[in-house]
Amino acid sequence: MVVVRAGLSPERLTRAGAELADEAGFDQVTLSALARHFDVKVASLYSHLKNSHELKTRIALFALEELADRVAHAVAGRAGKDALTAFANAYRDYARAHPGRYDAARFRLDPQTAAASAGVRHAQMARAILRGYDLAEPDQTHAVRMLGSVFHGYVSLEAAGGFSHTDVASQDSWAWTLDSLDAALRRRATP
Amino acid sequence: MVVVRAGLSPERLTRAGAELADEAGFDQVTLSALARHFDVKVASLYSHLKNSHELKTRIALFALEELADRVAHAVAGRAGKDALTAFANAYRDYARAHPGRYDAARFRLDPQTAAASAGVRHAQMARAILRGYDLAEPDQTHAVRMLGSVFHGYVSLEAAGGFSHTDVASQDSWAWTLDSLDAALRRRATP
DNA sequence: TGTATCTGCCTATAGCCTATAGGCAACACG
DNA sequence: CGTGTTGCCTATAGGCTATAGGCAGATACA
Repeated sequence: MVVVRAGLSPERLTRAGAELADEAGFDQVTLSALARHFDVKVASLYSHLKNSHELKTRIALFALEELADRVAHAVAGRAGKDALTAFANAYRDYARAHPGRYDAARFRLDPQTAAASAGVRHAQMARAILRGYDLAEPDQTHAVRMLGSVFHGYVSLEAAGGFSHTDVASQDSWAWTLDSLDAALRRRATP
Repeated sequence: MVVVRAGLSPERLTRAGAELADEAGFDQVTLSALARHFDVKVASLYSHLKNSHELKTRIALFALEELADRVAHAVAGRAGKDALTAFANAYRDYARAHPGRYDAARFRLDPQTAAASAGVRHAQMARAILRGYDLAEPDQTHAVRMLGSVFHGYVSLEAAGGFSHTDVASQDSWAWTLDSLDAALRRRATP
């Protein structure tokens, strides 16, 4: 009987899990499904992962990292509304291209893990965007929260199909929303 | 052997499911848990519900209805920023008081069910709020989407603990955000 | 009040999920 | 070329959804 080892590793499992998430949804990412994918028995996965929670955590960290990279790249060299738009689009584009990973990025991490994750970079980049708007604390924190809310809210409602009832194009509402945010932030600038 | 019937019904199961959702999370609402709660065998529930999807759908419809009632009550007799604030607070207060039901209200319904749900009232009320801002189409649709995004985004990030890293009070950011939205909408008013 | 029907909850079963314990063979290294 | 490590295995158990079929409590009607 010719038996070749599958060559599993936490990294390969995470990668495959992320792809599965995009195809079938983050909640369909199970050890069973992954075992099937690698043509391996479920128990074998436990040599590489403590449990299914670790798998989800790893996918979440991977997605946060990947998304942060894209946002950083999009924002580089831009300022003001230009930077705001690039930031927002990077977010939305990622969620549309990788819905499962985007969901994964919202997976609730325990505080320590979160503190060591790319989530920190996300917060830093949001504050960097706001440099163009001259906001003093606590306004800057308020603005970070508002931006995060709008982007996450829009993207998740859009993904849920909430914007397909009328024939107003979602793209137009998105541009309109970014305009409004830019104006709102400029209005808040410290004199 | 004294055997009394448990007196189950779709309504009682939905109610109990909603309560369980608030206590343990919407994803913890299972037929098993419900059967334990009523001290009944799981199979018995299938006389009242087609399957677990129907249970979740019923809880979702219940939550949408309840939330719409609260919003309607909060908004009644108000206009302009006053109405906007009442609308927003009704939303946020509900999500904080009933996190599981709020999650349930976001459960994805099939189009027919959604069309017959209180979700329709939510959309109508959002448009009613905007009457105070004199927006012509398609701006009104854009505004509905933006408001929905901010409210849902804020509430869900707040619930996920995303706003507890700094010591800026979430309440202040919320008020600041509503101020900004009000200003942004007034700016869009048709001249 | 007796009896027939209906229906609510039951047992039994099966499939899919996570998880643990313990075994054997493929691989890597001296 | 042996020998130890480790990658994947079988076996097992517990929790979840779901279906089929059975019995007894509730109800309705003579």
